[in-house]
Amino acid sequence: MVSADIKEGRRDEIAELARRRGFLWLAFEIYGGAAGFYDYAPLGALLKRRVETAWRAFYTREGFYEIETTSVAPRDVFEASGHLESFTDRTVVCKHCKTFFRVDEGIDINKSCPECGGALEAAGEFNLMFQTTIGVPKGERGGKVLDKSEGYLRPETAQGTFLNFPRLLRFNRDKLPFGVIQIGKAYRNEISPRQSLIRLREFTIAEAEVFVYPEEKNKHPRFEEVKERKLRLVPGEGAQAQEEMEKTVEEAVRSGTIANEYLGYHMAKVGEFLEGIGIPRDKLRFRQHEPEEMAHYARDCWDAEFFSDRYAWMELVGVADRGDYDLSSHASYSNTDMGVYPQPQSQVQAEGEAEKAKAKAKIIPHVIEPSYGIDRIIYALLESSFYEEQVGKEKRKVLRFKKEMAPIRAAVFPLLNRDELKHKAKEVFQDLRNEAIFVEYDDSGSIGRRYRRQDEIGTPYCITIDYDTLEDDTVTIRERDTMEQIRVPVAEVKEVLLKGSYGTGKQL
RNA sequence: GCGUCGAUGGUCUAGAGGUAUGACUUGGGCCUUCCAAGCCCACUGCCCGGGUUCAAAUCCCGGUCGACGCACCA
Repeated sequence: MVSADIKEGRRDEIAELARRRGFLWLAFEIYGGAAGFYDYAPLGALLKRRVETAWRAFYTREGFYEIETTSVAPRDVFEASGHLESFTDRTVVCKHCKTFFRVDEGIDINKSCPECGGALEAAGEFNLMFQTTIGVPKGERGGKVLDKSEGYLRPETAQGTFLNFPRLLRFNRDKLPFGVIQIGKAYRNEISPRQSLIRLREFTIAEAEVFVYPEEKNKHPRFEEVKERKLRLVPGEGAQAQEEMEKTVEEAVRSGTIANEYLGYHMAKVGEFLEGIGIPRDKLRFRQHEPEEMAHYARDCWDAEFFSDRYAWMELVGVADRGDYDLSSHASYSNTDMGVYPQPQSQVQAEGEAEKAKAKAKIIPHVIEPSYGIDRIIYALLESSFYEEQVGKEKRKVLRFKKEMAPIRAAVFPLLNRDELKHKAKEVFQDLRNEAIFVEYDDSGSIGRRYRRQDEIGTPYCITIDYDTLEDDTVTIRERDTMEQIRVPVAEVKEVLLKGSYGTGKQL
């Protein structure tokens, strides 16, 4: 299934472009770099900001509030969440063929190598979380090691949300369902990070935690809005992957392919978001985790995957049903009440002891969680937007970002490098910047060169000031994908840039 | 982590025991009335550390980073 038609050259071209034009730089480069760490360069930071802004807007429309919790947490948190145990791999290595194995039910030190039959030896423990020390370790004050405050960098933002659940519930006036989002850095000390943005040690994750009554998982209030949406699905339940299928969300939920409406609703939303920012629909699918692939906290999980020309199918978003795993764990470890009444107590009109008791018995909500890997989405945008085409004698490289996602909205040029044109062009440029539109000014080289420069970084519009501009205050606006131009009054430029179309029928 | 291969201006590359080739890009100038035109000038480089040698970018060792395979990716 994952026999990708790899286009080596093309990927390298994207990496090269990203480096050269200022999207992505290896971190700590002057000290030789470090695997798994990338810095976002100016255009990359802009692109990332556009994606994050779109994401916030998208979930704000769902009625979710954003919170921001810490990225360092004490040991207790991850003891309770299960990350300390589940993130730790004990490994063994074969003395003969040097193959490494993770210790699990099938493999331990007393067995022989499944590959070659050689003897195994312990190869150490490895925890995927970065450990740190919080405050001054007590032992160091007195010169003796007595104690230290053990902390970890978070491997996901979700735990911060769960820890605040009792207060969030109160904030939402004791009513379910509600959703909470977070965007932030997360850290995983991968054994061997590779493939640029695909596997990083420090990355940006955007997560929504949706808290719902367990018995209402099949009653999503807005399911109607998404039920017609078609999803490309690869179910994996029952240990073996099944055929890929296309179903509407409604069909998938009714037939049991997707376990419940909440999961289906949020999968549909994930698809809507990814397509909305410009990831082609035909490069997206949802693949269900197989049981042994599932995270320790998940009872069901679907990955939204992107088909990369370079890396084949890769996960962009995970949509997990975490059940009551996290809230229950934290409730018992911290001895905190994480329960919710089945309905507001003021509305209880129970008659008889049994019904009253039922109305008073708290239940632990379930959590549906879409979890987006922002960096991978950035990669997917770069790769799927990149085109190389022949224009005359030259090759044109162009990033066809959706105009809302493009780092730079428009560039302003004087047609010729002459003072009177430059003066006017700078004026137009500054006016647009004052309107909070991200524009760039360029007067170097020929006009054609400047167009190509902007194509390569995905700028959708180029505005050119010529001698007619000085006469009648009109400019040409050239569109990136068609390379066609229209002439518009300066006063209407802003409108064209923001709306994207002008009354000519041409799609700008 | 293991294995194989690699690392030369901003990018891509030639070369090779005597401080380096070319192209593109970039900056400045001339020219230019719409898609990388032309001419002139200029900047910038042998991944890091150690060793061998009169001399190391070149050979050797170690490291770092990258690509690929194995493993890992909760």
